[in-house]
Amino acid sequence: MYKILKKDGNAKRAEFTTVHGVIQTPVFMNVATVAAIKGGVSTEDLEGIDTQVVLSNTYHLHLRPGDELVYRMGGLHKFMSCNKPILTDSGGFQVFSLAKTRKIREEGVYFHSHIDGHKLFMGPEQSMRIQSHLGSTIAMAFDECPSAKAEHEYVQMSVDRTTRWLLRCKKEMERLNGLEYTVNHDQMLFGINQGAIFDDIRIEHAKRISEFDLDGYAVGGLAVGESHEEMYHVLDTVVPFLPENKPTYLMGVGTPANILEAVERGVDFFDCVYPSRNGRHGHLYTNRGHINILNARYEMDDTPIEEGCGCPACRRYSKAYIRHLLKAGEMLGMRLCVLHNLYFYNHMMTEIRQAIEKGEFSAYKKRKLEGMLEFDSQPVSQDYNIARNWRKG
RNA sequence: GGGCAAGUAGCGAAUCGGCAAACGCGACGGACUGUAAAUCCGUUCUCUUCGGAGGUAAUGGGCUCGACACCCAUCUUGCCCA
Repeated sequence: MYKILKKDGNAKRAEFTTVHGVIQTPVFMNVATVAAIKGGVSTEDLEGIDTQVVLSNTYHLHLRPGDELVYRMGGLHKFMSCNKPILTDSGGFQVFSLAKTRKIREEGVYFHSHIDGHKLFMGPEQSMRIQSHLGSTIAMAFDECPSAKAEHEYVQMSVDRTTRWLLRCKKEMERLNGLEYTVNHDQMLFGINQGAIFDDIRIEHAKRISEFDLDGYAVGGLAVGESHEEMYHVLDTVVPFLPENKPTYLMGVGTPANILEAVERGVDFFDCVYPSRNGRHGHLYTNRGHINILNARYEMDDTPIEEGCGCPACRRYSKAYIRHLLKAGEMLGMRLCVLHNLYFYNHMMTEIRQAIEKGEFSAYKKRKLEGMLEFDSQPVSQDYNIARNWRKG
């Protein structure tokens, strides 16, 4: 059940009730593709960093360890010892990202395992069965994600097929939810809007999938090569055509700025690999913009990544130490960086919800965006100069 | 004191008489949007107007059309023997 608590412009503060708990939106979902947040972040760690929802992946878990195995182990929640809501992506995006050898047909997609190259087939029914085995809180429809550069004619054809696939997904999910030994009888299904950057296709598709009475609606196929302006334009165009009494999910997005812009346009759910992947690579988010902690300027910086940050890394460790850990290839370095970034994202969502409740979202967004631009004009730190001079003798 | 071996980029090295420094590491910088990502890309002797220009094989000499390579001496380092 989706209940809007407060509207502030188009920004919405809502609650989404699931069998695994109530999700406070807007929300960021923490990406755990293979039932693990990369960088050594455990289910237990999620408790301390403001997280609500975990996202995992149908395709990856089907390959390894196998959805049948997860089913036998009692479902994904039990398997990874996580009682939070879990959303599973359908594998549709892997059809896009593993594009080299795929063949897309009406029945589904033929492609090859990225692990050992063996032949695979996945269609709407297969995706639903895998997700049902996993027993996730929310299953995503199996879709095709056309490239941002695809021609209008191709996108139209692709989107029409995605609509037909959605009908098959819905039927199969209803059947699976009714089976006696299903892990989660209340598994929800979100549909996915596609249409690249073509307004007519986006709107037509949004109208058609809105008739399916699904549990939520996602906007897919963005942040795949188009400009930010094009992405925001698509949101301006399509969100008004999605059901207002259901949550809206912008898939795979994005930067903190992307999220703020999308919340302003009425989006409730987000997910992105940025905080975890960038964290592993030393790219850290702060309220004054991002830093690359591997830069030499931080080698003797004894301040935390961000002063006043409540994450486990900032509460205890300096940039100099964390930089050393990353340089030395120590797991702890990545772990602390990922924890910091995830906290930054999830905590920003908390702030967003508070701002909407107060009717101050617009001011909050402006302040946040301006703050994040600050970094570019920051002078090189004093510590860095001291370190340089000391090195020179 | 004697014998043997080795000295090439910050480090490890390739070059085995014919464009020195490939390749790896380290260092420095960058990228990453429903994770084929603990990954990938660029730079890393000097100068440069980014088109290029110049320099270097421990040191000095020699043989040779041509030497990092072969010879001699010196220095340094390692190992062995006294």
